[in-house]
Amino acid sequence: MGVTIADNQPVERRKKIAKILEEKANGLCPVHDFLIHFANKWSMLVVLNLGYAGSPRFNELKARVSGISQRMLTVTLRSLEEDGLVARQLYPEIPPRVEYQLTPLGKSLLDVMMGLGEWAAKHEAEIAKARKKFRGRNAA
Amino acid sequence: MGVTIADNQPVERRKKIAKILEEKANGLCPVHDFLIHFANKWSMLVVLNLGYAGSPRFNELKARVSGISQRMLTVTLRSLEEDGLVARQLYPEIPPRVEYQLTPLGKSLLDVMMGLGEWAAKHEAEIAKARKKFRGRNAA
DNA sequence: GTTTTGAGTTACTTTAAGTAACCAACTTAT
DNA sequence: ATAAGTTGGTTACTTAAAGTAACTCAAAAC
Repeated sequence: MGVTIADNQPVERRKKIAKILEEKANGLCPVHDFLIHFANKWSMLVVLNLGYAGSPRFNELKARVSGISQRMLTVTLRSLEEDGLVARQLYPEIPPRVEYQLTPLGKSLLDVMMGLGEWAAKHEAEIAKARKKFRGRNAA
Repeated sequence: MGVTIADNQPVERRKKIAKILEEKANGLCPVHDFLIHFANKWSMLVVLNLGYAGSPRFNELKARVSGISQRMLTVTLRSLEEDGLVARQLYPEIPPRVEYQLTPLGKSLLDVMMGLGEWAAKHEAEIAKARKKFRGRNAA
């Protein structure tokens, strides 16, 4: 039995992704490695909000990213900085002033992330409907 | 002080995302809500692999998604099913046979996810470099 | 009658996320 | 002069999520 390619989407592109994903067999799949770091709500929401906000300061960003705690914002920003997605600019005044912004790499990721954001906004209702249906089925 | 829009990217698109993200103030941001469910490595890797694999059975999928445990695959698939992204087809034989595939909604998300996958593959080296640099700086 | 099979559970451990209090060091208000 | 407020964190602690390993079901093959 050969490998099955799912229908009705650009096949070439799929093959490309497939090849990338298969490198995981050798333990070096870049998608896997990246998602392990980056695939969490705060990283994604921070990148999305940074894309909009320009160069916000720590507390501006905290206010913007709804529900995030001070600790998780620090942790998330350090992680994004580590991956080269976010630049941290410290002005050693007192009280301290720190500005965050996307690096060029971060901005290139933002373009992709906006696609995700738009998708989520567009299909909100459909997802809500599916959840309701699922819960109905599994209530019994 | 007005709202700052970051430079050199399509501004209209940003405004759109910004508007969506700001709904969070009312506690109903669809992007936020969706990411809280979906933004984790296993959900994303499962969708990506399902896009490639067609209609794999449980253990095929488990073999494909490197590093995932039986429990996490079950949990992840249930969550994706709940959101209407994945369809589960049970054939009540013994031993049981179960096939999973992306729904049309899941396929539409796959297109966006492939963008993320391609981005990760493309910028792998740049990220690795940034991480090295970061660790160098923070070793002291 | 013991083993195997596929798709899960269940019980338990470890890691990550969330909460809340605290800090440094300088400015402004009392 | 002392007290309070400022920003961008840290530290200690609690809860929730992820990871690990053993177990289940019912029939089929050995």
